[in-house]
Amino acid sequence: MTAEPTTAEAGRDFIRDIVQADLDAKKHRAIVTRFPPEPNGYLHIGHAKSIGLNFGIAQEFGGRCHLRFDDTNPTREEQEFIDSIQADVRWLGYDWGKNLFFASDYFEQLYEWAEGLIRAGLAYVDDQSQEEIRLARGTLTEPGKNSPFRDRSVEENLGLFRRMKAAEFPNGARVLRARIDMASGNINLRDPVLYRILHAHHPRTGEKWSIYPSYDFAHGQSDAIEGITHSICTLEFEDHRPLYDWLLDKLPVPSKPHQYEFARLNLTYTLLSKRVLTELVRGGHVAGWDDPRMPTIAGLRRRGVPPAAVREFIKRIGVAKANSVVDVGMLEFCIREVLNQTAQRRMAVLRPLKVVIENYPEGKVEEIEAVNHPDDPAAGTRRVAFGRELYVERDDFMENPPKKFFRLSPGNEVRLRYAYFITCREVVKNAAGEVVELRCTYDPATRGGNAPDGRKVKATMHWLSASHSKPAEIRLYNPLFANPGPDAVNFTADLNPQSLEILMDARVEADVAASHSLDVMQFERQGYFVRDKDSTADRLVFNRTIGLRDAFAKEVGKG
RNA sequence: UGGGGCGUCGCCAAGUGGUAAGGCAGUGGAUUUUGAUUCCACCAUACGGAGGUUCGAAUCCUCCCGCCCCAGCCA
Repeated sequence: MTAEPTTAEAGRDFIRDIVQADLDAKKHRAIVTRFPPEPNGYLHIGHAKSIGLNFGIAQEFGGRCHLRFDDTNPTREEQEFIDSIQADVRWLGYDWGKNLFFASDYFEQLYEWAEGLIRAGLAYVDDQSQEEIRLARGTLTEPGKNSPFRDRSVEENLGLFRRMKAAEFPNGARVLRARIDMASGNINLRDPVLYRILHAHHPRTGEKWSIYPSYDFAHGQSDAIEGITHSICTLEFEDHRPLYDWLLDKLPVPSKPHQYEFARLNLTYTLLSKRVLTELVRGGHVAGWDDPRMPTIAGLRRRGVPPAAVREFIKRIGVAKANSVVDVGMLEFCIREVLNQTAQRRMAVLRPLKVVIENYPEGKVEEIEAVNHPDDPAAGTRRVAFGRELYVERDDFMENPPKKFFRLSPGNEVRLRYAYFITCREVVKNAAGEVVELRCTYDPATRGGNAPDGRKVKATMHWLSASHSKPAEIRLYNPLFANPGPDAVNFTADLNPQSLEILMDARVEADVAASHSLDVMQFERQGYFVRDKDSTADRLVFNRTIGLRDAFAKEVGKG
């Protein structure tokens, strides 16, 4: 009897089922997976699904996961992305150890295998133009036509291919093609291009090569070289699998990996295509790849989303082959779940309204003790200054409150969290009729927040001392797109004009201002916030990661 | 109309012939110095549709319908 791997959740998805079955059948000594990004952009939450799957399987089944850059197209790839991708994978909490690879590490081997294919009569150099090749490929319903160069001799093919390698021809002059079947129902088998001429600088191999292998000629072989057992990719590569297998079958590769496909992640109110993300940045619709509204890993990080929340999300959505669109609310739930347990509580007033406690002695200041986390005594306490002049949230006051409004209103008594009960006695307005200040009284007997006579209040509000709190800029984020299913083609039409709201006059606890911590805090009753990198010595900037659930707002929304 | 896939609750998603897991959302209630959290309850006689096989079908067979991917010298 073999013990069940304790960490593997057998049956959680079809890929893990396959892995488990392969292990039970003793097909492999160890499971080896890989995450194979092309370094041509920043990673986003869709990649996180793949990362979580590949690294997760390796972890759960006691194997390893390689990080391999699929750098076969030097015209699109940059060192900047090679660096950012590694940083993002690490931030997500995964470690490839020594297993960092590049498809370009295998260029020499790949080239030799290509010559081997030519010698076996399984590949040929085609002199047709790109246009001619396209026309001869046929259509979805009509078979293709053989290239007039398809039956060249091995010697001629070898000579031409070597001259391609020797940079004797310009871009596009010739390609190396596999000799398979121009009439195949699977277009990927209609003599796919294996090598193309590209006179370009490669971030790793520099000017050494002037021909580069295509994805199809590089991927499976790279998997085989690294001993990958389960090569997991997304659905659109399903029709490439026959080619993947064909190449591994014809070539003297050291191992025989298998490809499995799953559905990529889609999220409501979100677009994840590289093209859209790039245009969002280039077009200035967002502040950059790490704009907190971006679904990039860098954006999530800057927004304050903890990596554990991303991992939790990936785990919850599962892995299957059905195309689907996950409700972004699922991600938000995961973020709140993690943050609720980890974030320390503080107070901040986003839209301040001045309150003067008329019966509180002028000049008196008290240090009120507040807990840092209601469910975790170990998080300790802190002291918050209380005085005669305070700020409360504008939304917490209504001059003419509807029935279910329990917060401050003329004559109503509420609790200031940890401090005292106060009652609103008078509303001060400016010439325009706007409420600018509240005159209140407090009950000294309620210090700490409880009335000795046992009387209750229906609301507890957060507050800050006017003179002790510090000013801050707070950035509130809403979905980048106003439409749950944004149009990827004409995405600008679906952009949410309210995706960013900046509050310039917010106030935060002195304690918050003094800290340079990048930990996410909960500003009580508001949500989770994190200090932004735009903060300077005299300007504090905070990003709202996510708001708290708000049953009251929902109630009001009902009408 | 070629080839490859997929269709189970509003959204994800288990289920692999034995009588529909779970999560998110939603609804109702309890607790609460965050209208937060936590807790309890409710939430698919039904598995794209129609036939068939079977004592028994979401699971097997047939036909039909719908959706996605493929005609880059991108990945």
